[in-house]
Amino acid sequence: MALPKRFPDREEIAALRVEADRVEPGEEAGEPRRVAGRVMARRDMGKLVFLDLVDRSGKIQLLVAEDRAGPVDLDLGDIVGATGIPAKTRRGEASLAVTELELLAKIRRPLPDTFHGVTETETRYRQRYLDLLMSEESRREFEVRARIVASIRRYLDDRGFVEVETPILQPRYGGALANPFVTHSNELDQDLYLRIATELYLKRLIVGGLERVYELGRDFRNESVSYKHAPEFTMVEWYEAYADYEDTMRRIEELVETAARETIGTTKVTFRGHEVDLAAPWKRVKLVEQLEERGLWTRDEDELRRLLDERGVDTSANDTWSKLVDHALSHLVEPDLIEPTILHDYPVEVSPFARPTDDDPSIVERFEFFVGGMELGNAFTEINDPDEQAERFAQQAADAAGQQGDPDYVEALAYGMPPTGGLGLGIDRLAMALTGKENIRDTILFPALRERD
RNA sequence: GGGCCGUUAGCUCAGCUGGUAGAGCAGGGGACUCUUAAUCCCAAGGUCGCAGGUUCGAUCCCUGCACGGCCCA
Repeated sequence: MALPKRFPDREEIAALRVEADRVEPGEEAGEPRRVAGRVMARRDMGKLVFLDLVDRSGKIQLLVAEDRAGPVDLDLGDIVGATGIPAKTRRGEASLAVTELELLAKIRRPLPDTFHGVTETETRYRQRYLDLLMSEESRREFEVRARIVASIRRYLDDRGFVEVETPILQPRYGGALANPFVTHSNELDQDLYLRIATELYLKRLIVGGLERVYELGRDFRNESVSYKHAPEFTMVEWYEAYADYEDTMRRIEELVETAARETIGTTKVTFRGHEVDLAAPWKRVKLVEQLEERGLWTRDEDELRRLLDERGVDTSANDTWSKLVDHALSHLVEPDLIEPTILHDYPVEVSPFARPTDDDPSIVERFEFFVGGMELGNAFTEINDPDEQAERFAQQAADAAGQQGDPDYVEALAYGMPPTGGLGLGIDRLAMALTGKENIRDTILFPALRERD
């Protein structure tokens, strides 16, 4: 026999629970209610069966007496619709005294251990549906992530930013230093790259007069994976005309604080073993001073290499001064940036899109921001002079592993781009901080894994 | 890429010095009208990740491979 195709007039279990909580122990009261969900526990007393019914909002006990609702022919994990009267058991458990129980979908494979759930990390990632259906905590964490995304969109929308969609398949990749995934268009007969950043397209839109734009979506980087790196990850980038990096600092502080309050109701989180407060204002420190404090600031490549070697840092893969600086930063500065910290004023060599500071042309208006010793994002006062941008691309090209240039982007700048502040924020990493997860894969529903067999 | 650890029933885990594997939960059968990981009785459930090697005999020791985790690069 065919199972029902719908179960109308259902309400959330949480709402029913509020109703049932008002009932006196051992009584039932009120109008008939209908709820639906998955049966996650069964305590069979013969002609009286207790079921735990779970939906996205919560859990409630079903009180199923055979003389009212008929025999209970169900397995753990079945999806059912129940009609009944709000009730409370003699021991005070909020329940639904069931008058009718309908099977809506049958489980055909046994449910995992209902007490321990699925603990094996690999199974949780490969069969995320099992993780979700067994773990209310896991469901809650992914709801938090969804609310973070919604909160960020709301923040930017409310302040006049236009959400746009730019190419994911790009004939030329750029906007960050990373290896791309390559694919091919049969129709265009050309190779295309999956974007590593949205940066260069979004700034073309600033040239076009959109003034405040953002894109929230997936970027792809064909590189090693780690607790904070995934091959596809979600980033929001925004660009704001007539703003500089200090305006942008204030905006990111406010946005993260707002997102925290709206999604987890507080700005205090425990992340990577530290209790931190995400409320604005954040600490602001200069990169050069941080390196100086650690005795690591020098423009001389050989000397910097020697200083790092002395500290036991393996610099064999770093063939330029800028890579050594990057290595010093990630290994000897970043781990100390526990409280939310804006690290600003970067060497020009590592920052091809940022304008110089007023008092030192070798230092540019760029900042990265960190929580719990992990980078959350990156921002600049954007270069809007085409000649200066072309020069930076040329410097990068001279560096073997630098970014490829983008003449079309330089041409766009030649039509005039207002002064602009831009920023990129890693959504997965922000979700890590707000849910207290230590691995980026725990914030991604279906993380990339090697195919099996 | 390197080091360490893991892989045993659908799930969670035991398995001694090498002698052909066991529990709980789930699933099957039965008892029970106030249970809360309900309880009780019965029966069933296995390519011990894969492939080799050593051995009379390997879940166990050795080698390789696969997948995963943590750390390092």
